[in-house]
Amino acid sequence: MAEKKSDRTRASILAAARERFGADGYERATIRAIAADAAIDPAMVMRYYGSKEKLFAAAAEFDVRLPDLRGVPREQTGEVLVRHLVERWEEDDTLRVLLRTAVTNESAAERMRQVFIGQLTPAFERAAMDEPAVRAGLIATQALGFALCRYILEFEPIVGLSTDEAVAWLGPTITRYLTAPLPSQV
Amino acid sequence: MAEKKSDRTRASILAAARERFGADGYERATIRAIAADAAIDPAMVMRYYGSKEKLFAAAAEFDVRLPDLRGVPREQTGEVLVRHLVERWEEDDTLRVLLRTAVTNESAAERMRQVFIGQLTPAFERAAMDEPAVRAGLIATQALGFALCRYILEFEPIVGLSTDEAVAWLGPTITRYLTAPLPSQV
DNA sequence: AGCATATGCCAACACTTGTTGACTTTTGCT
DNA sequence: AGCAAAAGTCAACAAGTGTTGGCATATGCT
Repeated sequence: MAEKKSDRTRASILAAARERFGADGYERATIRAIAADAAIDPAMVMRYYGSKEKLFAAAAEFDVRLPDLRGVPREQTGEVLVRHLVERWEEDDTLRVLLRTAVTNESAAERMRQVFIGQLTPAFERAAMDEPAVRAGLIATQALGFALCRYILEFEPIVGLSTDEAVAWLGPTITRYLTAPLPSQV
Repeated sequence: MAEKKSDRTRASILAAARERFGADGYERATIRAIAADAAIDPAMVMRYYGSKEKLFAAAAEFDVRLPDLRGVPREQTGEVLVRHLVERWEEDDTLRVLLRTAVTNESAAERMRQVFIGQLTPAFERAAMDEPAVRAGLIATQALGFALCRYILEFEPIVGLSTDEAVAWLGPTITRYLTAPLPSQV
């Protein structure tokens, strides 16, 4: 009896929650709508997850799973990183949930910071780069901007790009943010 | 009597609305809160703007006012464009309103598309570029991603950049999106 | 001054939200 | 079969939302 009945409804609630949060954002995704999608009573959502805030926390739980960049030659790091991020983004809508909600929900924004600054910066620090935080931030601007335009705002020219095209365009940008010397201050 | 009493309250409502929409997003910015900020009765907001949706439309009304890029040498177009956008963004919170709400509000998203795809693409078309829409889209990813990280998510390393530093980092990226040949398809 | 109009305030409406508690049904064990 | 716990249902709550109409006040014109 590894699989109890409750586990399945628990999971279906979570799936419905991810869908709704990802499509509508935190405020407009109502408990009632999520419950309806999961074909379940709204009270069940409360019983299983305690509150909307906690349900959201469960739905937005995720990990970037950065690839190991140590063996990759300098000039290809951007490509590898972009490809990883894009593929990660396509396969899992948790990131979309996070992006859509981070804009109005402070705790989601904090998690976004943790992921993109908190996880990238130390990785670059280990590689003995100067200003690792700035480089991590710049990479975040391009990566998140791409995700925003592709998945949230749905700009047609960006939606139409294949993974390979996206990698070819964005890769060199990321590589430059990673390797270029600091601009001389003015 | 060019300046009537009602014009002032009209304006103060609009200012309060911009502030609230920009800080909280569409759903969480309530008419009551906006009215309180403007030291006015909520019913006044309705009398002057008809509905929340119409008030939002008025608050998000704006124009990028693209600079004339024709005299600028190719290699500097990115810098000029970035500097213009950053300065535009700093001076006026309408853009922040739009960015924060576009994520959950379809009509705001549509306006964002109009601005970044609809205004940039024809400008590049006139310059006889290949794939002007893709180039406009790519520029939008970097510009919006920067704005997102700087003004909405408030990533410290990005918030800390001066305008000149931002231009130095992002300029070459934009220039490349503007001038690089299309990547060979795979 | 007197009056019409513009401006503002108050209280209430209909509705939706997250959340709760009491009640019924199903499940699994002995 | 009998029973306790789990799982699910139902109706209601308190709070907050956009929105409306009626009533008071101030303003400007003659």
